[in-house]
Amino acid sequence: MLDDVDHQILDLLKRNSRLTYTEIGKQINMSSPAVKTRMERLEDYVINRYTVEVNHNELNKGIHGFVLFKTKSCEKLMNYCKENKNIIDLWRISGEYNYMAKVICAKIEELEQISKDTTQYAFSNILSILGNYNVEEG
Amino acid sequence: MLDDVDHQILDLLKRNSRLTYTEIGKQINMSSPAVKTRMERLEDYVINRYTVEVNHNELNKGIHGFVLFKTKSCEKLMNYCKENKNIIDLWRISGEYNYMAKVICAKIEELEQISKDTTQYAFSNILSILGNYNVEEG
DNA sequence: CCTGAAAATATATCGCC
DNA sequence: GGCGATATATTTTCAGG
Repeated sequence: MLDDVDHQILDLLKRNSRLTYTEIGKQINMSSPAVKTRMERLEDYVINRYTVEVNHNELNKGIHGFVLFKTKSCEKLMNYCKENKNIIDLWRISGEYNYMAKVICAKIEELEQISKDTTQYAFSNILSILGNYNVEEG
Repeated sequence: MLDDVDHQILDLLKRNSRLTYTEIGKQINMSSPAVKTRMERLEDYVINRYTVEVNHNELNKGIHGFVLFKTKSCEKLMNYCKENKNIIDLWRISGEYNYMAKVICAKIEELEQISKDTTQYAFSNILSILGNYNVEEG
């Protein structure tokens, strides 16, 4: 299980995963080899990957949305979502719809195209993202 | 604008944001000072933050879901979502509902509690996440 | 599990192209 | 914009508690 120090390290890495062992150590009063050992253990169990959050608007990907799907052709839909480079997340969900995809694209037509592409085997419903609020601490 | 080298760097950082300048340089045939300069420019415009993706199941946060809200008390709802530590994302959306929150928690009761907490000013609908498919390349 | 020391790597700066 | 050289900083390894 994780102790308080592990959580402190994860919190620091969440804010900036490029912090050096030395810098993390300074902030939590621990030597850099000890930080390294802790992080290696976290990497085995808890850390999926160190990654980067990009500003999609700056990348000319200003259209964001969710697409809800109701389908019985699960494999077909999953394969489609894997192929479509604008779809960055896919969840199996409970309720009236059984899948939801997150879409990041340049033009509204690309978002609408997803419904057209899947119309033969899935009923879909587009939720455009009009705003994104930071609710996480840190 | 971003050129091909910038995209290569972002792709590498997306997979592992702790890569050293030296290692990135090796993979794209560029010197480490040049990689550093590029990354500093990316940090100004395109990179929001370097972060870490954690395995929530390992952290005893195995219940994942979305909550759709229909409300006229936007400020009230936003403040509630900021206070609730299980809510990690909040979007303004188009359609029948006007907000959607992403929730990561330990027990199903915590997910259901959100509907109860907001019932006086928002109508809500819970979509439990039953599975999460990796559709991103890399 | 942690620290401190020391060798091996990486970063940061800068002159030059 | 990028490269090579070099001074500074960090990482890595390991002996010792």
